[in-house]
Amino acid sequence: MKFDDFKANFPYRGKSVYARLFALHCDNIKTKKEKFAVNNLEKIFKATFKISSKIGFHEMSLRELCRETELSMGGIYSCIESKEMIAIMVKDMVKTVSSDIIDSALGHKNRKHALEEIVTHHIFAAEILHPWFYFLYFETRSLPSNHQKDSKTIETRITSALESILSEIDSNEDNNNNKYHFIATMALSMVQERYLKYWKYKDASLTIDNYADETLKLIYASLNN
Amino acid sequence: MKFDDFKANFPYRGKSVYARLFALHCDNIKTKKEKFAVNNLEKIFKATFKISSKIGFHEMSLRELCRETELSMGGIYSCIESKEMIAIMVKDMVKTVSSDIIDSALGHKNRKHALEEIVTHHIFAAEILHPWFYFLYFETRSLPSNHQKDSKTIETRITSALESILSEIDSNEDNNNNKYHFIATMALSMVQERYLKYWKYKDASLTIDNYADETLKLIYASLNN
DNA sequence: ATCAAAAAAGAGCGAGCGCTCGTTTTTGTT
DNA sequence: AACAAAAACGAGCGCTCGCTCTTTTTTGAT
Repeated sequence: MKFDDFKANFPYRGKSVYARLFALHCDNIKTKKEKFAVNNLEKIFKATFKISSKIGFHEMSLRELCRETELSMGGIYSCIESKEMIAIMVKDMVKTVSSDIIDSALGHKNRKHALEEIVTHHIFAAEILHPWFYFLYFETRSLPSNHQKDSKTIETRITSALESILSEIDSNEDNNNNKYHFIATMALSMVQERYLKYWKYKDASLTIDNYADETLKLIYASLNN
Repeated sequence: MKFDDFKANFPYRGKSVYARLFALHCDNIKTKKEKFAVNNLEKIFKATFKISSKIGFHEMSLRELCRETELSMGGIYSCIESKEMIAIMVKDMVKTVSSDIIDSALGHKNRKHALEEIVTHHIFAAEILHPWFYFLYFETRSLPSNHQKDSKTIETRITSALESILSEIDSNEDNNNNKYHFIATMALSMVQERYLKYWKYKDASLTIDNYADETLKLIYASLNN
């Protein structure tokens, strides 16, 4: 599947992302009308990503966030419970998206399709939700410890899903135990490389579709080697 | 070269790391006697790595650092210029080590040896100086912007060195422009994967020598594919 | 044992933090 | 146009931050 097809069917895009956030957290959000809340959540998250990508989440003060969102302190606190909760909400969003991808891929009978879907869909999803994935990677340590664990589980699930599919696909019998784990690790590394060093790919000489293809080729080359 | 051989000849180990730091910064360190300064620098950096690996450098308060080092505020400030300077000193150390590796490797006539040396020596150096490399990756954003740039240059130098050697080695003529860059990127990713997710390799079922070998195999498999 | 110099100590400073809450402005129904 | 409810505002609270500076303790040559 190409990126454009994926994007067309991807439910977490634009305003709908913030509408989902509101639906999940409306009990703890003082602003009751969706219209207002969604609009401000968008401002808050976009500003958070902008500021903390440069200086880090903890270094971002709420006064800076006020300036960037053009909201007042009170306006911000009507839409979020606490500064910390912003980071937790990002984690939950990424977790949901990643789980959806894995669950859907694991349903395929054709194991090569399943493998390719996990890899490419993660690359594509992280392209669309780039600031979310990037933020979580660097700010996992800012989370309270139970949420930190939760964040690490996201990675673990991807790696083990890949690992087990790789062992099913491989025709070679004389494999050592580490082989699939190593390849799975490398695959996840390449998924992350793309969204962690996003600026390197801005010039578009390597499109996102090319990137996904190259990554898959790398996986198969390592399997057969 | 195996890890043990590398380690035996690696000049940045144990106390000598802190002695080098003192030599570089003694003009700005109030503590004049090397014996005292080196001893405290060791405490300060070890504590910094311990605390900020869990919660991040900015979240680490100097009072926490006092507790962990068992030094007073004044004691700490006799040995460092400022909190920020701790992070800058880490960056400079990693930069020095990485530059040494690249400069030395580029001297080899045999380009395959040069390639392998850049990769394995980085893996080995990051094993020995693990907290330093780990810290710099996650705290680059805490640095003042000129030092941030400097930190990114470290990565760029590694990637371009690898890229140019790969293009010299490759016998295949019909290569596209991106091929070597992509493989170089992947190689660096694998170097970083090892020190960023250090805990995954603690059980030692995959030794550091094995890891380096597997990474090289991956590089050659991608080249010939 | 003495004593000057160096190191270590830690209370205190101003600044800025996350967050609250009484007030003002906007909204949308009548 | 009037008006209640919701949203937005922002000064101010208690607190912790990085850092300084005076005082006390340790060091090591004599």
